[in-house]
Amino acid sequence: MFSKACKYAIRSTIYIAEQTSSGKRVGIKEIVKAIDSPEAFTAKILQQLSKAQIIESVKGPAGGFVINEKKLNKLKLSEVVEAIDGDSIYKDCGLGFKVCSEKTPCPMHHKFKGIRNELKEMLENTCVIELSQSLEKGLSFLNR
Amino acid sequence: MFSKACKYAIRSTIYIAEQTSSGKRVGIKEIVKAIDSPEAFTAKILQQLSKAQIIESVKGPAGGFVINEKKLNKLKLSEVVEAIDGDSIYKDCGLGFKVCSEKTPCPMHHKFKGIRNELKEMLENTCVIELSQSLEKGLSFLNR
DNA sequence: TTATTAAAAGACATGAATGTCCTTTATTAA
DNA sequence: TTAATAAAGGACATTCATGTCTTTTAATAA
Repeated sequence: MFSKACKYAIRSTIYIAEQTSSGKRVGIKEIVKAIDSPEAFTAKILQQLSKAQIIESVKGPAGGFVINEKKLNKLKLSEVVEAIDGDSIYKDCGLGFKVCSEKTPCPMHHKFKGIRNELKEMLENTCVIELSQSLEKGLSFLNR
Repeated sequence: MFSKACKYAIRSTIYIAEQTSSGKRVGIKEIVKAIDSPEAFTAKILQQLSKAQIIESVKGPAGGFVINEKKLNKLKLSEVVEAIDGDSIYKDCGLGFKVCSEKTPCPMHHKFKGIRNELKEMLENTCVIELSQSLEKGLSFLNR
């Protein structure tokens, strides 16, 4: 479904969101420990998220990653996914055809479009902050 | 979503189903022309489908691939997908955790499970033959 | 200003998926 | 029985995602 890079991106973002909410800035070592991911690879992904202005990074002592408060209050899962995997997951044809539409559908099109669309809606309607809150309350987990 | 191998598998199966329905046995060259896929790679995938008893192959002159009539009348998309990609697409955690369930969910679990399940239902409830029929009627396409 | 810290950046390594090529096996027809 | 045909099988090549390592850049505090 999502690439590993994208999964690490989502996990990281949720964790940073949780820590940001409690006023903490977090370093890469803490993040990878919390979300169980490879450090250097995750660092690359955080660079991408930073360039996409989803998270902010601060260098130097006591540096690390945070999410701008304004941003955090409206950040959707779709933004994180699109920054890493693009929008192909809910745009592309299920059978891999370049041309596939209502007018010239692949044989799976009508069966598939609903699911593709629900995924899109879910990502666009899910706020990172609500996921980080469930994490903070101990209702969900990032390390299994 | 699906691997390329799986997409080629689905396309091939639908095409073979269509040709089988009109009493024709089809060779690999015809198949890859019809579904626009790399020949040698597709041949490997058809081997897998053959081993999984989804399609049948006949060697020698006038050989090729067919789908057993009995099989064709009940063949579901899920069987094709599972033969190539396995069931991870609707079993695995969206964020890649090994442990993720109703009791110990990842932060995305409750948002994701519905989609994962709909995909499963769609694949399990969609017959290959109905897709091949829409193709035969010119209502869908395998080559764009 | 210098030393320290932590992220950024670039080069490189590994593994899995995708794709190709060549030989072997099985079937058919002459 | 032999020649021709087409799938099966094995070895190899390529590409892309994943992952690591080292150096550079920026920020902080002594």
